Amino acid sequence: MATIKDVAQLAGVSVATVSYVLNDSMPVSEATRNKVLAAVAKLGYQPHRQGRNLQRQRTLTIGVLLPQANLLCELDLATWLLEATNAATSAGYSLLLQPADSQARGDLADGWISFGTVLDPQLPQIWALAPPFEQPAVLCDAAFAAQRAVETLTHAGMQRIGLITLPRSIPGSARWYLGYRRALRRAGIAFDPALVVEPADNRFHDGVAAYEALAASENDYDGLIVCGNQLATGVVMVDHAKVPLIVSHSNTQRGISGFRWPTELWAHTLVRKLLQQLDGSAIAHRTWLNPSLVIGSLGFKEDLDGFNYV
Amino acid sequence: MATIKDVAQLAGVSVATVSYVLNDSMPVSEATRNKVLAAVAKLGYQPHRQGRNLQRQRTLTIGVLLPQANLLCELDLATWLLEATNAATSAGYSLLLQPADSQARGDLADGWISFGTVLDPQLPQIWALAPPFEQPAVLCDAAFAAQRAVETLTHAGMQRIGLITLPRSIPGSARWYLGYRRALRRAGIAFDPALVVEPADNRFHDGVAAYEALAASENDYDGLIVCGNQLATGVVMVDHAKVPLIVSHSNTQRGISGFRWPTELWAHTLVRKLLQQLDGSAIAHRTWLNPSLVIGSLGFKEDLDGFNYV
DNA sequence: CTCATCTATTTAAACGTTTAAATAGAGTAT
DNA sequence: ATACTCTATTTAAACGTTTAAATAGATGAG
Repeated sequence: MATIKDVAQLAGVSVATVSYVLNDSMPVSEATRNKVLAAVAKLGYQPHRQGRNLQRQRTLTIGVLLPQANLLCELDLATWLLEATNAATSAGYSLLLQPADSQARGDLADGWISFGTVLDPQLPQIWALAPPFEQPAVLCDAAFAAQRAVETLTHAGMQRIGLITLPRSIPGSARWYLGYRRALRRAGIAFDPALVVEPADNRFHDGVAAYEALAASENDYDGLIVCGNQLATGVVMVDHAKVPLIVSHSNTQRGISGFRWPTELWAHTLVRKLLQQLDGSAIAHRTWLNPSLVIGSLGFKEDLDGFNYV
Repeated sequence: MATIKDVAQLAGVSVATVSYVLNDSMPVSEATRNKVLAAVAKLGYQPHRQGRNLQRQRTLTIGVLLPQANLLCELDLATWLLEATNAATSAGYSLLLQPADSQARGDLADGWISFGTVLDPQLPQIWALAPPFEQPAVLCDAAFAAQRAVETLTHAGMQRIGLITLPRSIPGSARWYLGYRRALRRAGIAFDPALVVEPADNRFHDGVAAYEALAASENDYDGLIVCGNQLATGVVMVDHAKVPLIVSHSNTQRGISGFRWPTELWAHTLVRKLLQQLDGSAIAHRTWLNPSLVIGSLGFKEDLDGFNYV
């Protein structure tokens, strides 16, 4: 690997001059600039990150604290990471993965993305899921989704809408409930706690159990909202869309109505926000993104004809 | 952040001694060792990666070339990355994400994990999916899976077994076909090309199309193997397990028989292999891992009673 | 012609480590 | 006592950059 010294030697100038050309941090005459650039091109020189960082005290790296396994199922993490990587790379940064439970190595990255664990409150960081109050975050609004779901069902004439929530151990689960309550209130429909079931955990058989609990309670309901990918898989297995159904994520079960989470936009926005923060710019403390409802072919499509569900 | 100088000063020794204690690269008397360790503990000192790397010419980082989106669906990449991160972290390494199509920055990592793109043949790297011939790799054996699937069906008395392959654009797709052919040959069953359908692409509606093509061809079949997660989702939607069905991945569609890919083991093994290679140890050029068949509750469980399918 | 001013360039220190080489100090054999 | 060996420790160079400070060279004013 060619170093800056090699470039300097080949161009017949000092290393400082090369550095000045490459970062244009000092005026350099046209003639020497050309000599330097020619040498750079000839040697295929690329500055050595480690060396540069040592001096600049910047790692040009963004750390990601990988969430626990049980969070993963509610988030297309692979797509998320791919998009975040793209965003970081195009800004000259790299993404570094770190298990959330490892002890903090704060100096490995300039900033951190967190899905659920505080690294060290001192370090620059940004959240992607249900942050502690003080931390900046870019979030997808589950309350909005829940509200849209309820509105869609009530617009189609339903009045008793069941809700299978996420278990409260999942960060942000409360917001589904919040949106549900809010939409009911706005629609002037009385809240009936018997229509809400919280599953024990987030696995597919918990969805089955929750669904059966709802069915066994002899509470009649004419529409159902299921929060959570895994849960919904279970519910769909048992229910076969007997009542109009809206699930939290549209991506796995086709035919069922559900929400498209703006994963790419989410990752992109978050990375750029973090980079702005690192640049010292003031950033909005909270940025909310809205999922969009995708009506599937199964269930109640005919009931919704003429309803603008974009 | 405390530096090694601070530690040296506090302990009343030279920086070299501190370094020798921390890496035990030179003998140090018990007394000074204790002084140093006390100082380290008191200051909460952790060596600065950049500085260390600069000297050692090691980044202590493993790069991951993130695969294209259409590969992702056949691989639980989130779990894979989490496990790889754990393995790397416990060896003192970090994982660095890089888009496969970005121009190579080889010096960012000591070694590279590749899912489908060659970074630079010179760089130390290891493959996780269908490598070029010369590259070392740790792979999950789809041929083994296909063979197990065929065996399972023939053991249950089936003779005409349909195969919906992966599109050949997917790396490694040929191995499904290979295993299928091999198992048929061993079972003494004639190969009928009419029972094999290659879908146009890897999306769920391609599965639907492939299934319908097979059904329309009026070829009777008594068992079906579907390679690919997305494809299987489509097939299951249409078929509802009319014939005994085995799909490539067991994780999303429960009730259906399918394979459990040893994702955690896979990631772990691959990372350790790469680290061995970086240490200069000779490593096996190919390591094969076998997926295991999980028989679901739907379909032909009763036909398999008494058959040892572990 | 001298001095000041400005610009382009170089020198050298610094960042936080590791490590080869030098040194100090203790013990041992002569 | 002297020289030698061995061990524990320090000194200083090196890794690849950036950048403050120094310097050289040109231009212009007096």
